[in-house]
Amino acid sequence: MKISKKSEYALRALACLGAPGAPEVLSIQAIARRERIPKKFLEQVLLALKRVGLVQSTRGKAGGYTLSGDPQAISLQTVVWAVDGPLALLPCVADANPVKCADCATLEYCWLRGIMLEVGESIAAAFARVSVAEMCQRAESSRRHESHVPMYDI
Amino acid sequence: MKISKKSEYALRALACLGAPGAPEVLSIQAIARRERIPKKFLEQVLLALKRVGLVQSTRGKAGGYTLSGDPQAISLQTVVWAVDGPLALLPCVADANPVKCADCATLEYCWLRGIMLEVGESIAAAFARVSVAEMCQRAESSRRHESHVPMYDI
DNA sequence: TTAAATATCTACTAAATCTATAGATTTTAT
DNA sequence: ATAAAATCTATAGATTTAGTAGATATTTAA
Repeated sequence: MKISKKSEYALRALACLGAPGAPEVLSIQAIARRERIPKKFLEQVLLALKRVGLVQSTRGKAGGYTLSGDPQAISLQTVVWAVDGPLALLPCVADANPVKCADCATLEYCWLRGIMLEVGESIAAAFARVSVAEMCQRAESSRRHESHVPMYDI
Repeated sequence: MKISKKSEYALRALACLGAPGAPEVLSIQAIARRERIPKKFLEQVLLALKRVGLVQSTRGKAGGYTLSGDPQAISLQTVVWAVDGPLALLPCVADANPVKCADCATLEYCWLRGIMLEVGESIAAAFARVSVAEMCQRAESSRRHESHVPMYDI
């Protein structure tokens, strides 16, 4: 079990946008360079974040992306769900279009489903416990230990 | 994020082996039929479970698989880890051969790694909280609500 | 009004992983 | 001997993930 590259990039991008001292608006290219993310791929990631309202964008020259909403109030769950889709440990626990298992009479009486629903809730809670704000702080404090590469060099 | 078919089948197979009233030894075919799992695939799953000592096997005619160890003491984490491999939300949190992220100075100073280690531990705990014994009980109680298909029909 | 820098959109390709199948071999009870 | 079972190795097929390409739309500034 792992999170996708998409999720990883989404988190890095948000950390970039929420870094203390960062410009209000960052272009895709700026983020891609800073985090070493393929630009065209990041493009899609940011669009996904925009669709759920986690970031805002302005087009045209000097355009780019901005954090939208309170980083304190946004959890990693929101971010990861936004790009990877909702958590479903098994097809039968999907929120939309749950698929019944081959050998279960009904969704209701699928014992594995019951268990995986509970485990899934714990997993969701684990992601929900970390806020984007906290993530940004941790990123910042680890930056202070690094070799001090200038952060927003063109 | 989801668990693999392999994991699902492993759990179903164990529930089959641990069902109250089940024969001590069940053949791959018996389990495959009961749980509607492709036989040759289940074969591989059971071998994986055997490798970590969760089941024992006897070969030859009338051979098959048996639960090994106390179902109360075996958690879903052990099972899922055995077949899906250890949990690693990111390449840099893998136990063996961790791969440093492109833009982190060292594993030590990777902020995302720190976060994902913690989240990963919560996930592991969620799986660890459920025992194979509990799973078997839940399976049994949901069977009582079903249409009473005979369980070990040939 | 034009040029440059930007986001947006749709589609496609490549790589990796997961799921399943195939076939040969070994073991054991009858 | 035969049949029923596990074991082993390899491979095929399907799905998902990751990344690329190219055209279009928008905005600023010169």
